[in-house]
Amino acid sequence: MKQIAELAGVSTATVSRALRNQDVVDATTRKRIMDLANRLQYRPNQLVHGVIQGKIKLVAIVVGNSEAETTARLVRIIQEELYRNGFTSIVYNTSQDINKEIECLHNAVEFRVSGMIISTVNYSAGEKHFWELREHGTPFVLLSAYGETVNAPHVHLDDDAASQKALNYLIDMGHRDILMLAGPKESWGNSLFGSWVHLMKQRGIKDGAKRYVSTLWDIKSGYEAMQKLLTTGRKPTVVVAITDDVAAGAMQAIREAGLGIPNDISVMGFGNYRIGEVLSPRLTSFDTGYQEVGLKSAETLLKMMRMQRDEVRKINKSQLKQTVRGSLIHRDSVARIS
Amino acid sequence: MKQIAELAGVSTATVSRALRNQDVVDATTRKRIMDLANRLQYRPNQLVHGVIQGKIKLVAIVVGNSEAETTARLVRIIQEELYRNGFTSIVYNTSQDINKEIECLHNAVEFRVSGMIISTVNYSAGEKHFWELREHGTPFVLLSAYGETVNAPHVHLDDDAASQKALNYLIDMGHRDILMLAGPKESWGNSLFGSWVHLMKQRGIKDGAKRYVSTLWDIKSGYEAMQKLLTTGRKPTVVVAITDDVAAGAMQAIREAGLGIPNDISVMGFGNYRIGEVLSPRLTSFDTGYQEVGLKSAETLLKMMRMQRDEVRKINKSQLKQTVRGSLIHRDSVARIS
DNA sequence: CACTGCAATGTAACGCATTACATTGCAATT
DNA sequence: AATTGCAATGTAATGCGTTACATTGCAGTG
Repeated sequence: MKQIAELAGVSTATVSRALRNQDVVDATTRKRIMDLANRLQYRPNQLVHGVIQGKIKLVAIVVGNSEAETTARLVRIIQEELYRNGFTSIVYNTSQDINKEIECLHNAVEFRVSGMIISTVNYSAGEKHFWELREHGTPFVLLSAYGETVNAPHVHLDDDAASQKALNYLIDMGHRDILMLAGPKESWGNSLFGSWVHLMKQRGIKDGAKRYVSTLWDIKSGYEAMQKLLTTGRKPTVVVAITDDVAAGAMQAIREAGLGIPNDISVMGFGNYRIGEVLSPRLTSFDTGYQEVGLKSAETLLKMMRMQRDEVRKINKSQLKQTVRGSLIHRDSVARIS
Repeated sequence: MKQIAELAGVSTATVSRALRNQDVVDATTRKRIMDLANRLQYRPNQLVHGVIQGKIKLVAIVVGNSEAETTARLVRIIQEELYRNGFTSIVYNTSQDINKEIECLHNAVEFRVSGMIISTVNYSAGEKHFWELREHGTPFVLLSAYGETVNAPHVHLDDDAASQKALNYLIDMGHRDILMLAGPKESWGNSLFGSWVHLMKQRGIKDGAKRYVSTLWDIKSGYEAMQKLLTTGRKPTVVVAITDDVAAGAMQAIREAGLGIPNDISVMGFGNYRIGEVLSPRLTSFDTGYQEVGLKSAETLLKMMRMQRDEVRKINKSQLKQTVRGSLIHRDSVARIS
């Protein structure tokens, strides 16, 4: 900038005014400065701007695993929406580790980001590390995937509704013996299946609780769990998996055991991954509405980032909650039975 | 910091020294300062540090579409490696648009990132916008996916080698009538299949050039292309798809046409997506070595970021090139024919 | 006791763009 | 011609952590 100022024969103040397009600067002078800025490939230093403003046009997106299909989609949607509004974004991976999550938040604070969108690992353990953000007045939006009610603005995936829809569908299709490939045991309480025992009881299925099987989130783990179950356990009429990947693995195992889908065993997944479309049979799944979650969270954050710090502080302490309900994707892997 | 200094009864200089752990600071004083910093939840302002250093501990990763499976994997690997070394990263999506790419680079420069890893859209068109980076001495590593030789450090996916391996495999399996679902027409020159016509001729297959079919990169597009071909065209002995997604779509169409895989038609994909493992039959594919590309590019960039500016400038002008060769993933979707 | 040496700490400049306030200088008015 | 007014531009402070250089003060030496 100094260089431009010298070459244009003006002070840096004038250069600044000319480039920021505000204030009154003589048209001739402005043009001269603009031309020089182009020729010299001048790029304003956002860091300085950040120091002055106390924050920079950068947003932190904190997720467990940005590689997972639904998350990647979610992140991309958020990023696009933010970018359209002039914000660049950093993506942090916590690997579902609460300590790493805290570390990431600290890192983001050090960069003085303007806001954060956080898919936190664990709400009960986690409330504490949000205090700092609240006090500081940093806008943030939580993505609550598993039904907790958090004391901060959040976009909530209503899986009670989702669970009910999915389970009712299965029961209506005549299924009573439902096997759940339910993800890691630690997450059961929080997971989509958390309320199913209760729901099943309501609809007259008594031993539902006994049919939870622990898995990870990936194809292989679904395959192994299903294989083990088919050799040692009682064959269910339908298998429901915590992700479409797990479902895909289970389908593989079922096929290899010489059983037909959905005639011998029905399969249903969660997440509406692309994979579901090309499995044979095509996988019936539940779209958890990530797209909508992404859009809503980005919009909310943008709104908050336009506010004053103390206004934000108030909102951060509220329970501003938006709910997204998923929808069932009817395909071919669930049969009606009598 | 001022607050800490006051409460500790020292100057900000001492606080700075104590926190940065360097220099000699009295043990008692240091402890007092550290305690206060913790209590007050002091977070150093990286932006200021960035202004002073002229760069910030942030790296730009520029890709076409971070949502695509291979890209998401690549990005994740790079991010982890960088994070381990104290660098946070911004992910930019160019949507394969050269103008957006340029815009992203400018944006990254404005944030004074310490380095960039760029999977550029188009090398021939693109050389120009790297000049600025070169002159400025910003370290960057290009990911050249399609064989161009770029005048800058880059990690190169050797798809001539890959192509040959893949094609030779198919021919060795007895296939002579090879259909290519080749991605968008604009990319053919750059794509894995670019050299196939030539290679096929060498191995005595003459009308190879006629069997290119234009698709996108996704499942649906593979499905539609294959469906159309099966109703109107000559049935090949093997279909090779530019991505595993396209291959998955093609398989769906083949199945629906009442044909068996691989007995009636063999199918091979590129990318080694997770999906390949659970298709039936399991998809034979070609792993393009993205993991290695990620690791190598991150390592190279880290090395460059440790250098002096003029040292970097020299390297930027070099053709420092590392090559990664993919490997064939043998599974069940390609049959040997006589 | 005066003096040297050095550990500990302080003072102030720096980086860069912004902006409140100050100054310049020309045109319009009387 | 003197004065007012205002557009155009300049000057200098600001934000905040770092660091070169300056200062303090005490222990050790002669």
